[in-house]
Amino acid sequence: MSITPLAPEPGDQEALMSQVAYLYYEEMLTQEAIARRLQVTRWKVGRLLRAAREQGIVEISIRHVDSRSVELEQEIVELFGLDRAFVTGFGSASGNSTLPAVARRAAHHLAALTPTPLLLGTSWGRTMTAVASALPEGWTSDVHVVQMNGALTAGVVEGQQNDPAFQMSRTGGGRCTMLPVPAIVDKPEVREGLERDSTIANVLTLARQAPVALFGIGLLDEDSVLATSGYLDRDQVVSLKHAGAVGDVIGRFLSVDGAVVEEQLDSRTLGLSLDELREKDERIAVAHGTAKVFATLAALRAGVVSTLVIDEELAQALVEVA
Amino acid sequence: MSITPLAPEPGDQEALMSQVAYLYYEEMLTQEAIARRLQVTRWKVGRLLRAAREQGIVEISIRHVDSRSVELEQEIVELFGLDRAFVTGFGSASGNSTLPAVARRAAHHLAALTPTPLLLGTSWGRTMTAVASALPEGWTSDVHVVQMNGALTAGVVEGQQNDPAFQMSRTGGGRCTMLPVPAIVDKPEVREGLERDSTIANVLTLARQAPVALFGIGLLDEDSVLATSGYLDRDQVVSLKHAGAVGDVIGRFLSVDGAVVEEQLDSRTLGLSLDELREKDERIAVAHGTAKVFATLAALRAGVVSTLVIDEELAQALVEVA
DNA sequence: CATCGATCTGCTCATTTGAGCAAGTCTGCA
DNA sequence: TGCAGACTTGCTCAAATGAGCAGATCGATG
Repeated sequence: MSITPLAPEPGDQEALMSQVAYLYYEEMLTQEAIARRLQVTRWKVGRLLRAAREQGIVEISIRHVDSRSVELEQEIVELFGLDRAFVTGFGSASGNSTLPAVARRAAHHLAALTPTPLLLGTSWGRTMTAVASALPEGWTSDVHVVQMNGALTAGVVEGQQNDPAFQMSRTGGGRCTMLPVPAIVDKPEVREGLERDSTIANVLTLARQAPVALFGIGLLDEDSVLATSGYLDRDQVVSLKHAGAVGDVIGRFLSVDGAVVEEQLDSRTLGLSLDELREKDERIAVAHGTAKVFATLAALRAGVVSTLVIDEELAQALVEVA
Repeated sequence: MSITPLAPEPGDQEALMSQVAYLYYEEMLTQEAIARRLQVTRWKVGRLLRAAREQGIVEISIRHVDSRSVELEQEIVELFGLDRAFVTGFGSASGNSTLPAVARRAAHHLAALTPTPLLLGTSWGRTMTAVASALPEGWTSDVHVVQMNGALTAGVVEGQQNDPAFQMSRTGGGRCTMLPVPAIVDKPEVREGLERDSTIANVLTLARQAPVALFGIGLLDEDSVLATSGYLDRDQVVSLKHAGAVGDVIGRFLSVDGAVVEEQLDSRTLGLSLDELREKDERIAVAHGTAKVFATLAALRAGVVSTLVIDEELAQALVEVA
């Protein structure tokens, strides 16, 4: 009929969110009162409020007051010569998994890095998936995420959309480059051949250039992702254990003193080497659960970690064994 | 009977708050779920949550997205050569007072000043009272607040506990020094006498030393605090208006061009002079409402303001008349 | 060791809030 | 123009929440 009475300019919505958030959180009005004042419905106010939190217009920060964790952080930094350590006591309260808390802490650190990394190397696994989903929408802009180790789930090809690298790039408003090859191949020659292939070589070059790496610490175990995704059969797990392996970092198995075990297996593993990893400025390792004490110890001793994000129990255990 | 099963160490409570806050705001659990997990009652969780917000363990910050306000801030800074301007559009939505929003903004700026002022000069009035109550408990530590102008309510002596200066010092964990004399006396000689009195002289010396001043901008009006508290009678208000006065800053009346009017009255006014005020590093003026356009303009032209905190409507009006 | 006041606890109940849904609105495309 | 699909809107109703209160607990004091 006529011209829209109030032109809904772009950004108008944002101003409204900000307004609503102010009235709700600062002036402590009820959503209904805000609705009346701003001439909208109560439900719209509720939705705006949620949107404001999702879009980061409202930010809720919690000061971690847990003297225990803070002490442990300091102790670990000194003990292993790290740049930083984040220890969270949350979640462990009564048998609940500490993964969400640890993942969130890691995500927060990553998002707060300055300057924001334009190129980010990642690994995969349960921990990385959790970190990826803890990153808020728009945690950065125009990031380029690149996988550092082979990530083709043996057999199955789908699931790329759920890959942590992909998810991080999506929420970070950028793109990602996968390393679409098996993590471990049968023969060293196959690895060499693949690495020479230009497509793969380009990815690896990119991964080498990333100044920041984010990775989980894997436990050598029948349940670990490398085992369940079919790269390692039961015999290999046993053999690795015999050789002294306790866990892995980007697919490289380490003994508790931080050395790579089973050179032969290692030479069949595709992706960045630990030496290449060590060259990066910021190397964020994420792990949780006391089961990973020795794997984490190995990673720390291997010198591939500059920032460690773990839960309080693991931190405690780590300090005890060291 | 026996020893308390769980010693409630000091700080334990804080750790619990932090934990609860995490579970509530980050993991989005319901208070009931948190209560179950942490083995406390639902109500306790609610109370901890409130305490956490009050004590600043949980901090909720709102990004002000209001392009209009941001533009106005910039315009005003340039127009009047200020260090900073804060313009808030909140509250003005539909006839509600913008005072709370403006006061909060001012309080926030004050609390965020670095280094935190150890000595702070203040005035009084409705605006200052609002700012004082917007300052959170523990906004700083060990501050010394000193009144810059006479503050004895004519006749009544009580109410010291509600004085903005007192309140600011209480929440800021420090002390305050009042200027317990009338704002305006009958004869210049009385002023001189009082100012020579050592008690008063000491306060004024202290006020002169404060590197930061916080004050409201008064409107010359029958309803203004100076008039209703009995310092100015109707005739004087009329006489001031005739002389061109539009408002006051720490009791000094100004004409719209920023000059002090009625030298005779001014010489009967107790407290810091405008020259002394101008010497301070940080001079925060707070005002709200379009009625104060000319008073604010006068203050700006008088050069006594380095940081201005106002609402959007006043900002708009200010830009228009300038 | 009794008493008083202050604080803390768990509760009832009214208010506040969000999940989920059906109807309405917009947008691109034929 | 007309229509499918995505999105938005206002609603019902159940769940979540906070105000306020009575009893318990603590701690200082005479």
